[in-house]
Amino acid sequence: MVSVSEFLNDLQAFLAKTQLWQGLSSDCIDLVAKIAVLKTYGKGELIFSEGEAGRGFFIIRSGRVKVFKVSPDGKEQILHMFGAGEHFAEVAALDGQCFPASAAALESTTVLFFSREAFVDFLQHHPTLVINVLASFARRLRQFTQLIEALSLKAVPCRLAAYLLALSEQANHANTIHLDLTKGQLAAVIGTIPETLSRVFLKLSQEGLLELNGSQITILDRQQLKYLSLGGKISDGR
Amino acid sequence: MVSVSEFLNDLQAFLAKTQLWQGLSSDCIDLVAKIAVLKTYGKGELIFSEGEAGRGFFIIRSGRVKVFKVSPDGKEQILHMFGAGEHFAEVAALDGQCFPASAAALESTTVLFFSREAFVDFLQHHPTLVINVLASFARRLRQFTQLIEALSLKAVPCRLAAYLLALSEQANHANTIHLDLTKGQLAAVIGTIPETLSRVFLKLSQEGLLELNGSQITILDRQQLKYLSLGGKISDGR
DNA sequence: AAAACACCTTGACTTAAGTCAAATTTGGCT
DNA sequence: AGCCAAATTTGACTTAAGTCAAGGTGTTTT
Repeated sequence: MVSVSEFLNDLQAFLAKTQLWQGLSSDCIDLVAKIAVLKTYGKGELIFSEGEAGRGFFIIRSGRVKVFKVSPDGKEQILHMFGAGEHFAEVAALDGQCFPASAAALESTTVLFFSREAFVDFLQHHPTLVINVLASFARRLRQFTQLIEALSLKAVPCRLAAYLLALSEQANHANTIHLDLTKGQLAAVIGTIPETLSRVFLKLSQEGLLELNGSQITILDRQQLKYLSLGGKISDGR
Repeated sequence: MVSVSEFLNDLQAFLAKTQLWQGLSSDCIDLVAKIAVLKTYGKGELIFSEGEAGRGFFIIRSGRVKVFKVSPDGKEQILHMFGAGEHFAEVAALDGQCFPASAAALESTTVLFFSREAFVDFLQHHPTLVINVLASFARRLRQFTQLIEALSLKAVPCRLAAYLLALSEQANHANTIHLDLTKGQLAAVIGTIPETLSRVFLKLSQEGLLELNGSQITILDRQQLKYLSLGGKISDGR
């Protein structure tokens, strides 16, 4: 059992480490912590749906969240996966329009919710915050540009290769990487379906580019994988 | 022949009408006008290439510009088309990284160029400007979200229908609309190739949804077109 | 330990959309 | 008007990726 003030302290320490509130004075963080509303979602639970009015935005305290679109016939495209410390739905919070996509918890997740009013009010008085939001928008625009390129101009094996290489880079160029999402989710991230992903994995294994053991992937031929990720075809070693 | 001061006046009047500089004092606009550099590009000319260092950003004085990605084998995806008064490449100007895409003039175009330094400096001193940039980023993020959805979850006929309906809305829901881009460009905007676009147009005409005369398009069955744009299949009238 | 479940894989098939090559049309330019 | 180059259309073909249905694998629950 923790006291209210301990809880607030915790929250403040957490917020001060997030990208979004980076650089704000501790007095500010204090205020921010007080307007945050804590919400918890179970695994798979919907946080909001595309088209709903954008009441505010979220920062993930713990857990993981996907932001996604669904087609009428049920195919899903994941736009983004977020983890602790990351924030989402700021566009809707900012312009006051509806959410452009849906969000759901991938595991048991608790988030801090900030209402649109509080957020906009804060923005107006804290130039540092505006800059942080601007920076995060810029980052996201770049990511979207890449996703669009991938979906429009690259084949599935190429997108998968790029994804795996990016994962490997994040893990210090390790050759053995661990998928932190299910294959089905990975399919939805790179814009395909589980069946196709499964077949592509099979092909890449057969060609000797990688080895797959459950969610453990070992890169065997980084050079070929790189070549593939740049748009090259899979050439069997011959 | 115009004098320098007349020229500056012109420029200021123009800038004051752009989204980006909206709401800034005329003194500011005055300063902005003085740091702008005028550049002219011929039809088809490249303004910058993906991967180049982002020296600054652009506002279109007159003409039209496409921002696009190209695949290794030459297929093009247009991310955006901009006209007079619109600005592009601010992401690169802001974060100082390379351009995430390429830009080229679609017709003879003159732009105002603002260097990264001048821009960032301005941003720091003019909250209104930051808000404007923020608003434009938010708009663009929404557009990208839609494009990603279209590319990943919708078939070509569906994307075309959505594009045409959007065009019609812009033109006050007119049934007869004029394409202000070539069919090839339209193909690159909706993420396909000219051959496919041509066949889809043929199909939609045959099904009686629209009529095509060069770059003049008449919507004959708006309801079916709407239905198609939402993911429905083309049903022959039967 | 069995059952129930979610996830993943595989096979056979379909299909939308891309490729390549050849007309045909269009529009701009002396 | 007439010519050229570019844009567009059409046809025949290929192919990547999706669908549907059936098994398989592993893991949690009771």
